[in-house]
Amino acid sequence: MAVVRAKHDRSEPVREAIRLSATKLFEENGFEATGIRDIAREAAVNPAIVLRHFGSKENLFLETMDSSSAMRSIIEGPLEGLGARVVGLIVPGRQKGLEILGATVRASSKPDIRRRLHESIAASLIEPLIDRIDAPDGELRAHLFAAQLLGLMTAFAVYDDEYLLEAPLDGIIALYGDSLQALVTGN
Amino acid sequence: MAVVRAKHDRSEPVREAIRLSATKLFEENGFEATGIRDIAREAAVNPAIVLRHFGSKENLFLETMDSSSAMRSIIEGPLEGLGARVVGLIVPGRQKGLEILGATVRASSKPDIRRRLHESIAASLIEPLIDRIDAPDGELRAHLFAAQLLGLMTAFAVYDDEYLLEAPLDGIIALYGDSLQALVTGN
DNA sequence: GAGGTTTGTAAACGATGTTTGAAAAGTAAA
DNA sequence: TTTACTTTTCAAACATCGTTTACAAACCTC
Repeated sequence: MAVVRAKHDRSEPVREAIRLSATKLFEENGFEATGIRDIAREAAVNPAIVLRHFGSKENLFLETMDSSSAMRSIIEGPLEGLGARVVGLIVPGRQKGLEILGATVRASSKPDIRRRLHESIAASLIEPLIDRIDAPDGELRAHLFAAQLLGLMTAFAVYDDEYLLEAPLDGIIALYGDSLQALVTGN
Repeated sequence: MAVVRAKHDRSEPVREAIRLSATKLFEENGFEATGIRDIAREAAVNPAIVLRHFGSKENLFLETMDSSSAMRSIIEGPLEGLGARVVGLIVPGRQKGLEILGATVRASSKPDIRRRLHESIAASLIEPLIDRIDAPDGELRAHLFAAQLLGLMTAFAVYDDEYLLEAPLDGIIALYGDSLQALVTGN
């Protein structure tokens, strides 16, 4: 009785298995250290069909490693207390978005990946803030907020500042979250 | 007339030519997009002798792309006005150190390069600050100062925030330099 | 000038992302 | 069911990369 739209989705399970393996391996080992043949083996599939379905390794990375939703969710909620809240979201568990961000930054030699990184930050972090900041220089403030936030993310995800990783959260909030907050609501 | 120490420096001119070409190409195109054969061609030299003299492409990168001296010089001078000063040094000309930092960040898939990045930040940025900050939580403040500073650097060197690039310097100093300053001298 | 070390070269090696042709499996119409 | 056509799979080959190797040339030392 009417299989729902089996139009040309015959390969969808394979594609999904590949996406799953790619996500796992890219997150664990990054773009460069993850080979097409590794992904194929993990998905129990022939290396060539990874490329038949996704075109290129770079494109597969773009389809699986997307940090924009994580970024957007980070700045959700009221502007009051945003500084402390984002710091709290970033610091403790090294949430998933951080791994993706780190992998994306390290893969940004590839122009398309660099473009994606730029777009994610602009569309999911900066632009949503611009509309909400009610202060002179709102646009500048949004850009600087993003820069400062990414500074902390970078400390965790690209050079690993183990001191910051083990530092008490309230200290970081008091010193870093407050100046983030000052950017977003006037001084 | 005593040639000075021609001990085993017969190959030094070649090594220097290779270093020069490597520096230029790594800075322009990054680690991954620069091939051993490109460097060799630019230096008018056989590809194999690049590796004979430097061991590996990664090692050549480490010998030529070092951002620690640029970092150390950035935080020189009195603590008063440091926040505004570092922002002024970073923003305008996209000084050379920024290109090197960007290339290093993007090459940090390689464990040795990631380690170098970490060491440069720790030894040339954080540690010199710790000794000079005269406030409670001095160590935490130094680490957060580095994180925030690298946030701005990242905005210029890894995702290219063209808005910040063209923003007036005094606006950035007022909003970003001041909170950097607050980290380094109490609130 | 002979012996030994350093420096240069061409060719090959192994691994990578990717392409290619043909076989296999599926789909649809007769 | 048979036929024709499309989609999916696979093994093999390809181009490029960093690197190694084996050998020749240049140099230094005695």
